[in-house]
Amino acid sequence: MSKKAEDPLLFRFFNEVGIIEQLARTKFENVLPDGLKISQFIVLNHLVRLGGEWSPNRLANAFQVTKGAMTNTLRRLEARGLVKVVSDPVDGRGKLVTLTSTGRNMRERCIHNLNPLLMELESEFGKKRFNQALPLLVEIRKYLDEHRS
Amino acid sequence: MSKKAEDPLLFRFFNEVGIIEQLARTKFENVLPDGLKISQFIVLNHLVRLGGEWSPNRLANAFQVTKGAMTNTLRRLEARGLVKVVSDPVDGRGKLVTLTSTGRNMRERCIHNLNPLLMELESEFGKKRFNQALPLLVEIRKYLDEHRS
DNA sequence: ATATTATAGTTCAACGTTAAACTAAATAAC
DNA sequence: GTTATTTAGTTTAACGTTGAACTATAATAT
Repeated sequence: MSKKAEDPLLFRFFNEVGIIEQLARTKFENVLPDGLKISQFIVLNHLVRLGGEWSPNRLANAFQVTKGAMTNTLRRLEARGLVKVVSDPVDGRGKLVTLTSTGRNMRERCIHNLNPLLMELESEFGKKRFNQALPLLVEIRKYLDEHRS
Repeated sequence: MSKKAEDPLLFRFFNEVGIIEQLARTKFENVLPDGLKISQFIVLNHLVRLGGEWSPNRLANAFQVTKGAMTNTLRRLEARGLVKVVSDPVDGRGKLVTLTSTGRNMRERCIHNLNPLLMELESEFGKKRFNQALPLLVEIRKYLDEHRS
C-alpha cells in the first residue's frame, strides 16, 4: 500500500533508546538480589565508588532525577538498612547519606549478579562498539541536560 | 581519596541510555500538543505510517510493551477520539484499532511541533553520528528482546 | 463431541517518575 | 536587624509501566 517510508533518523534513534532502556531495566532488575531496583543500585554503587557523605540533593543532581524521586529511593534504601541518613550538622536544611556495611555487601552482590549479563552483552557485541557509541550518548545526555528549557 | 575508578564500560553505556531516555521523554512531551504522551504519539504515528487495522496485541508487540500498557494507551487515545476501536468480526477475542481523521490531524500537529527539536539535535550533532550509532542500538534492542528469559 | 490448552484483552496493585505545593532553614538585601 | 529570596527536603497527585490474576473466545487433542 505504498506507505512504507521510514521514520526520520532521530525518531528511530530515540525510539531504540527508549526500548533498550525498558528492556535493559527489566533484565537487570530480574537478576538484582532481593527485589532491589536499578535506581537503588545506582545510588549504592555511587556511594561505594565515590565514598563519603552525600546530600540527597547532590545525589539527585548526579543522577538527573528530581528531589522527590531521590527522597523515595533513599527511604527505601534506609528501610533496608543499606544506607544511613542523618541531618547535616552544619546546614539545618540538609541531610547526609552514607553507606552502611550492609549496603556495601549488597552492592557487591549486585555486581556479582550483574556481571554475567554484562559479560554476555560485551562478548555478543564487543567492547569496541560500545566504546565507539558512548561519546555520542554522553554528548547528547549533556546537551539535553543543559537544554531542559 | 584513591577511589576514582570508572564504572565498567557497559554500566556507563546503559546509564547514559537511561538518562537520555528520561530527559528526551520529558523534552518531547513538553512540546506535544494537548498533553499528549509519547506512548500515545507513537501509536498514532505508527497507524499513520503503516495504515490499516491493528489489533491491540499486534501494537503491543510492535512497541515492546505489555498488553496492559496498550489497553491503557488505547483507552486514552479513544477517549480523545484519535482512534477507533471495534471488535474483530472474525475473532471474537480480538479488537481492531484504526485511526480517525482527528487522529491523523493530531499526529500532524505532533510532527510539526517535534520537528524543530529534532532539527536542533540533528544540527547539533550531525545526522552522520546518529547514523553511525543506530545499528548498534538496533542490534542491542533486538538481542534484549529475543533474550528476555 | 468433549476436554484441554493457547490466545486476546482487561483489571488491579505496586513501583518509579515528574511537577507542583509545601515546610524549614540559610542567604541576601536593605 | 528585618524582610525577602533562595535552597534542601518532603509530600501528594497523576502518569506509564510491569506482572499477575482474570474472563472470554479460539484452537487443539483425544
